[in-house]
Amino acid sequence: MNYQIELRHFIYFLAVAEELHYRKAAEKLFISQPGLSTQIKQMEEILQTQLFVRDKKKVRLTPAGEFLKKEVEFILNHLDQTKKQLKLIGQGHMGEVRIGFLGSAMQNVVPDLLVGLKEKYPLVHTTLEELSNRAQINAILSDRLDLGFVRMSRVPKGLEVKPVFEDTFSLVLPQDHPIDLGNFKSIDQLAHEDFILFSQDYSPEYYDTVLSICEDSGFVPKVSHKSVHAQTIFKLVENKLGIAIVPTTLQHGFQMEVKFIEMKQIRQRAVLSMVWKADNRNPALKNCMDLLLKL
Amino acid sequence: MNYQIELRHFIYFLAVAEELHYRKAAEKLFISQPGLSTQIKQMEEILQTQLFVRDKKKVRLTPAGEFLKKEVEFILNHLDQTKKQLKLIGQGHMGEVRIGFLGSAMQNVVPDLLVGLKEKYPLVHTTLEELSNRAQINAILSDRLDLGFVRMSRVPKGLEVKPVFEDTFSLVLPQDHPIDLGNFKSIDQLAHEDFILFSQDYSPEYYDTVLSICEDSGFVPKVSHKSVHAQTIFKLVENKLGIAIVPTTLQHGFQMEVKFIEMKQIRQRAVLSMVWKADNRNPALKNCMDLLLKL
DNA sequence: TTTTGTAATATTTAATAAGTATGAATTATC
DNA sequence: GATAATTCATACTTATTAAATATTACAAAA
Repeated sequence: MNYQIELRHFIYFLAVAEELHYRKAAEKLFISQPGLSTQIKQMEEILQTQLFVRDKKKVRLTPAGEFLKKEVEFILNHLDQTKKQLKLIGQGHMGEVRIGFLGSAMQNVVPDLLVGLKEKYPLVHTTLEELSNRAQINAILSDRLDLGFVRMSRVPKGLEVKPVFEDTFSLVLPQDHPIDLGNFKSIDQLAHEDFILFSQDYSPEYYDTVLSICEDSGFVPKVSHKSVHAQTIFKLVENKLGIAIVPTTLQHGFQMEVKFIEMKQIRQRAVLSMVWKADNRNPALKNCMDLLLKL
Repeated sequence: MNYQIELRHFIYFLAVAEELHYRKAAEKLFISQPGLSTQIKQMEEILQTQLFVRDKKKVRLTPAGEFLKKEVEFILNHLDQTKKQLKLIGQGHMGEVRIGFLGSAMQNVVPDLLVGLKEKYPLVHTTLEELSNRAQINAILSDRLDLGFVRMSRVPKGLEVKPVFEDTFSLVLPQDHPIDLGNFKSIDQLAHEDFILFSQDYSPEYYDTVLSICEDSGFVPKVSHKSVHAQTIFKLVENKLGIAIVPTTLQHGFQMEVKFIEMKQIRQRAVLSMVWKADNRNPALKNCMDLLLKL
């Protein structure tokens, strides 16, 4: 008496509404005709509304039945779509990946990832945010980001980190600087210069690495300026306010009047890593990372 | 194994998704916690998608679960709305009534009905069509109309008819005609005049009735013109091309230079009836007719 | 009239939701 | 650290109910 309407009722109703014939509808549904009769009758009782007129030979829809037919079609279609999407999301083919990155990752890794994602999982949506190393770590810990691109090898507990791109460092000099590819031998030729670097706050490991490069050549650099923007650093170099040491890929993507001297011979590398929460359950994230490791 | 998702699952899912706590959700649903557990698990199996993460103390939604939650909320809300509307339609508080009428019903009966309907059932929509008696009958038989307003007492099998308004007949004379309210005694004073009547085709019973009025006074009228439009009839009278006998209520609603002499003393009456199909299941029609009988 | 085809009942059977009891695992509390 | 309390999951049983079979009632067609 006090039942609840179920999707089963809707599927049965739709079959009868389409066939306007209980036996045929029952056959289509692979159930018996009496079963269908009782279910439709129950449905009418639950909804307290007559849906069909059965006048001893013909079955027709009432106006209420006509109305319900349209609604049921809509609901069942929507449900089908929902089930498909749900499965996609569950398999990580759809959904949202929230990505944070250092500006220097925008030269190759992040664009490549986005292109690959777009190609392989066109329904996966991404949000991008340029953030410092620390800000990314915090965002990931508090579940505001799924994936970060940072330059650090040690991360807090609960996070995982994996290198995705290794880059050489390059010297950045004003165009008319006496040192060039031809006469450059070692960084100690520039020991007396003012250095312009990315801020320690923004990327501590980068900063430490640059210091270690100089240390290897036996000097401590005089750091005259610090910035969080590559653009700013290049502009300062262009205006002869100092020289810089940056990851080599940064030579692309900026319009500037400076020269790059790649230092392949030194041991240090600029390592870009991805970071994520170990227990992140976003299925799209997994695909995203798998894709990255293939790049 | 091979079950089908049901609305019950959605309701259970939503409770758990809201509470993020099986026991509390089960209490809210008035079922046992193990039952809820198994139902949610079954749901995940049917959808082949994990919806919750239970890490031994906390219950959280997966991204797929988050997605489904929004969709389930939408579907259940939509369903509630549909159920409400369906009940309204089933009770005839909503829907459409297709009404046909003779032009002469537009003076009082039909407008009163429309006003009453608008007031009591504001969600019932009406469509109106001015048609001859015969056209209305045919339209009702072929289910193109729900309700007709005709001047006839006998209708084909399967239809029902019921008088809704009884009107006297009036003589329609040119303004300067020698006969007026003061000196009018009987229709036989006008036996020699040309008569202008509604066409036989348009309203056979009216035509017969008018003839019987004359017959009672012992003459056969000379019918010079016939029309289906009251407006035309009045215009012809105005131009002294003849006199007319029409239902009295037609004196309202037209701008014309004619005089009406109501013939209360004769036995004939202009009866307007409603007609409908006996097995019409439009619930709005029933309300419509109930309303009419109260007017 | 008989035959055929329709939907509705009556009754039984099978499926399954939901209940009880219990266990494993974790956190809270002393 | 041990104990208690709380979590969700599992095993098993019961109660509910969907659905099957068999049948009836009715109408239209042959």
